[in-house]
Amino acid sequence: MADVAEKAGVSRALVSIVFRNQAGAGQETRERVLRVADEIGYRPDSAARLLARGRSRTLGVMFTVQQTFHTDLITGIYPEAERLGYDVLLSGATRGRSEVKAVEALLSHRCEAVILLGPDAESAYLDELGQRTVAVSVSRRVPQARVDFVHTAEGKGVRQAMDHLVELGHRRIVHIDGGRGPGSAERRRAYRAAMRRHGLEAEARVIPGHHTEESGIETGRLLLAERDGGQPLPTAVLAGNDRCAMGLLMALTRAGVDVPRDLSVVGYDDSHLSHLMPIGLTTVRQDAALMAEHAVRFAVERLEKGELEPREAVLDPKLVVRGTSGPVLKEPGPA
Amino acid sequence: MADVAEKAGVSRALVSIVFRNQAGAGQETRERVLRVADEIGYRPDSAARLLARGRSRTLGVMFTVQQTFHTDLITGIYPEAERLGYDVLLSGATRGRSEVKAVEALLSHRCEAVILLGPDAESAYLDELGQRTVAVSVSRRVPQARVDFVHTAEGKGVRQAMDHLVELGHRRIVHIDGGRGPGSAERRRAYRAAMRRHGLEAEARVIPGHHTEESGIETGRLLLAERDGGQPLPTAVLAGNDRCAMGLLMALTRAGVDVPRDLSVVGYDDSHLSHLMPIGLTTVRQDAALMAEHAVRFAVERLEKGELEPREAVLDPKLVVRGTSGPVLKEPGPA
DNA sequence: TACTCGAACTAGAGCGCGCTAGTAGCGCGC
DNA sequence: GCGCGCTACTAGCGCGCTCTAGTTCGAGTA
Repeated sequence: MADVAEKAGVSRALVSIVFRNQAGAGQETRERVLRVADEIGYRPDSAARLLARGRSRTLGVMFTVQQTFHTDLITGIYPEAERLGYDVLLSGATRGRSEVKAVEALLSHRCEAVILLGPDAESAYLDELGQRTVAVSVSRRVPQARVDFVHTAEGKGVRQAMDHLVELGHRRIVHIDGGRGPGSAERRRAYRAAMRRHGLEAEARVIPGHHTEESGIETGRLLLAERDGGQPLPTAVLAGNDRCAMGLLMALTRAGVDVPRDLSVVGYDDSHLSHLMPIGLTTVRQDAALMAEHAVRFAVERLEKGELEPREAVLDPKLVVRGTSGPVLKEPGPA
Repeated sequence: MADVAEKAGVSRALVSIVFRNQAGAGQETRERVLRVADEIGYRPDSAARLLARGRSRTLGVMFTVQQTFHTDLITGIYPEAERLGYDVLLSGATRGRSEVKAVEALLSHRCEAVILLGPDAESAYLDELGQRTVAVSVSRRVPQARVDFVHTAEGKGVRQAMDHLVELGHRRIVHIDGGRGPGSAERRRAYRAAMRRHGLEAEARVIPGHHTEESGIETGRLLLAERDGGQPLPTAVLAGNDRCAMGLLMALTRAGVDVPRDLSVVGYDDSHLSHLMPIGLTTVRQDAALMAEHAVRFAVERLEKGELEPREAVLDPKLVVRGTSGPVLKEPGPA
C-alpha cells in the first residue's frame, strides 16, 4: 500500500480512500491510484483491513459437501451477500470433518455470522453457537436455540403432494422419510395427517430412510423384494427428498417398473437434479434462491440492527408436477 | 489479551506464548493464563494473529458448485491439509460468480496458495495467477503457466476403457466429449487413437458435449432420434464423465433401451454417483483422495521449500467394470 | 566466590490497514 | 480584505497479535 502511495505520489490514506470507494478523492487521482495498484499487483489485505476496522463483513456458510440442494442454496447466497456488501466463506462438512469442526473454522476466520445449511448437529451446540454469534439455520428447526430459521412450510408441501396423488386415484401411498434429517419430522407428520384426512389411515406406511440416493435405491430393492414375495407394490411413493427419489427411480426403472404407469414418485426440494430426468421429477419445490436470500438478510439485519430477536421465515412450497406422477391404472387384484 | 495478561499477572508476550503452545513458559503460569482466559472468554483473534505473523497457513480451494467430482476432491483435501497444519477456505464458482471472482475472494482472504479444481478460466489468467501466488491446477492442464498440475493419465484411462469395450465385441463405439472441460481434449485424442489402433477408424464418432447430466440426456435424445430415423444405435458409448453418463443412461433406459444388453455405457471419474445405480456404472476411476493429497502437498511444498519449479503429478486411472458394460449381442443387420 | 547457562519472563517494534483530526488551496459573498 | 465552506489531501495513532532482543534469576561448575 505504501508502494502504491509513493508511486502514485499520494499518501497512504488516499489510497485507502480510493480502495474503499469513499468520497474525498479526485476523479483523476482515483484513476491514477487504481492504475498504479494494478501495475504493482496490489490488493488490499483483508486481515489488516478487518483488524483496523474491527469488522470483517464476512458471512460463513456451513454446508454438507454432497447435498445437491445445498449447492443450490449456495448459488443463491453469493449474490445476495454481495449485494449487501458482505463476503462469503464456505466450509464443508464431510465424512471425516464434523459440522462442529466446519463451523469452528468459520468462526476462527472471523465470520461475523454463520449460516448453517441443514445442520445436523445437536441442538445444545446450536444454541450455544447462537449465544456466541449470529447464526441462521436453514431447513432445520431448532426450537429452543437462539438462531434464525428459514424453511419452507413442510406440511403445506406434503399436503399438496398428497392431494395431488389422491386426486390421481392413489391410495397405497408410501412415504420414505429422511430420518433425523432437516425437515423430515415435519414431512413425516404431514404425511400421516394427510393419509388420515383422506381416510387412508390403514394404508399409511413410513419406510425409514435418509436424504441420499443410496436410501432410495435400498427402498426400491425392499419394495421389489416385497413384490416378489407376493405383496403388491404401492401405487405411489413420496420420497424424503429428490436424491432419495432419484435413487428409487433408478432402482425401479432398472427392474422394469414403468414410472409413472406402474408407480408414481414424488420428490422434495426441486434441486437441479429434478429437471434432469427426461420425464422430469414431480416434486415439491423449495425456492432455494429465496431461502438463501432470507438467510443472508436475517444474518445481516441481526448484525446491523443490534440485538434483534431471532426470527423465522416460512416460505411457501409449491408442487411441481412433472413426469413421474400419473393416474393409477386399474388396481390389480390381490396378489 | 491485555486483560488476560493483567489478570494473570504476566506480560502480553507470555500470554501469546501460552496460546501458541510455545516453549518458554512455566507449567504453573501456563495453567493460570489458560484459566484466566477461559474465565474472561478470551479467544485469540486470528485476523491480528495472521497480520502479525505474516503467514496465514491457509489454502484456498476454488471449485465449481455443481460438479460432484469436485466434492469428492474436497472431501480429500480437508484431512491432508489438516495433517500438514493448514486451514482450508472454499470458494465456489457458480452461474453468477465467475472463477476469477471466486479466486480473488480467496486471495483477498490471505490464502497462501490456491488449488483450482478443474479450472475453466483462460490460461493467461492462470499463468498470471501462478506468477502472483502458488497455484495448483487439478485436472486441467495449462501448458505454459507457472502452476502445479495434478491429473490422471487420461490417455491410459480411455485406452483401458476402449480395450474393455472392444474385447466385449463392440465396434460402433461413440464418444461424447466434454467440450473444453478439463481433460476433455486428452480423452478425445485418446479415443481417436484407440479407435485407430483397433482398426475402427471408420466407426469413430465424437459427439460434442459437456460434463453435465443435461449433456448426456441431450445426446441420448439425439441417438434415439437417429435410431428412429433408421440409423442403428451405437453399441457402446464412452461418456465425457460420470454425470454425462448418468444423463445418457436416464434418457436411454427411459426409452426402453436395455443397458448393457442393447448398449454399453462407460463413464469417467468414478464420482460417488457411480456406485448409485443398482447395476453400477462402468467407469474410469480417478482416485479423488489421492489427487487431493497430491494437490495439497504440492501447494505446501512450494510454500515451504521456497522457489520450487512447478511440478506435475500423473496418477494412474483404473477401469472399474460394473454393470453398464456388457458383450455385444448379435449385430442387427443393416437397418 | 565468580562465572556461565538456561529457563522464565518482558519491552517494544511492527504487521497493513482504517479513521479521526487536521491542513492546504480555492472560490464565494459581503 | 476577510471569513466561510468546500474539496482534496495528509499525519499518525491504534486495531490485537507475533517476534526479536533483551533482562532476571536461580542452579550448576570450577
